[in-house]
Amino acid sequence: MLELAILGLLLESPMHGYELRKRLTGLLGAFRAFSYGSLYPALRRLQTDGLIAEDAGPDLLVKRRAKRVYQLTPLGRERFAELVADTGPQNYTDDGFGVHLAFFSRTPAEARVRILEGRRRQVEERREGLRDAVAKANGTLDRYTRQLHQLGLESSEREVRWLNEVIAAEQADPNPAPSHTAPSHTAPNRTVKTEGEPDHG
DNA sequence: TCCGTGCGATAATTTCGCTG
DNA sequence: CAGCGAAATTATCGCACGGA
Repeated sequence: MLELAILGLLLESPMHGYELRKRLTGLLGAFRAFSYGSLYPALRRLQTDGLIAEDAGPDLLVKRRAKRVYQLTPLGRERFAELVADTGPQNYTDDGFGVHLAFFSRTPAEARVRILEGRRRQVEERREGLRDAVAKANGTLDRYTRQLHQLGLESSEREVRWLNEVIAAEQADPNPAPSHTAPSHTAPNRTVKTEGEPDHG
């Protein structure tokens, strides 16, 4: 997912690692922030794979520690197109979906709908799991744990409603006019991490 | 007024050490 | 053991301060 995010940002303009992270945090803030410890090794990997290249431009106005400005190679552009059209299950996870959503304006319309539907299936499953847990646990859990389950359940319900709206909007108008302002990030409330039961023991 | 010095803030990258 | 977050490191800038 980090690969998609890096390639997507570099598609807009060449950037150095530090700025990439700032942009990533701004872009994905609500979903996740990548640390330098993952960003820089990822950049090195992408460079080794020939997807990005260090821009050796004479931009030496800044005399701080040398900036390493990266830009996409043609191979990197191809890879981004591949990644952004990918509708596999890794795009439905909390992290994967968040990153992909940030680049939805560059995602083919069919892929967008498939990803949204996949995400909805995943959140619905989570919601059902939480419903079961809430129903079964009645009486056995203390009220704080119950409230935590309830919060997770409500978050899932909220996200499913939101996904329904977005999917309906996609189907009504798959090719909305590109806006010059930032893509609207009307992301749902971040759901509480509820993969599996909270372990209390 | 000018110059040198110290220091905190900021920028950018690298390395460390924990965790699954 | 790979991947990650956090801390450490490196380098520069801007500002205050004191002495010549």
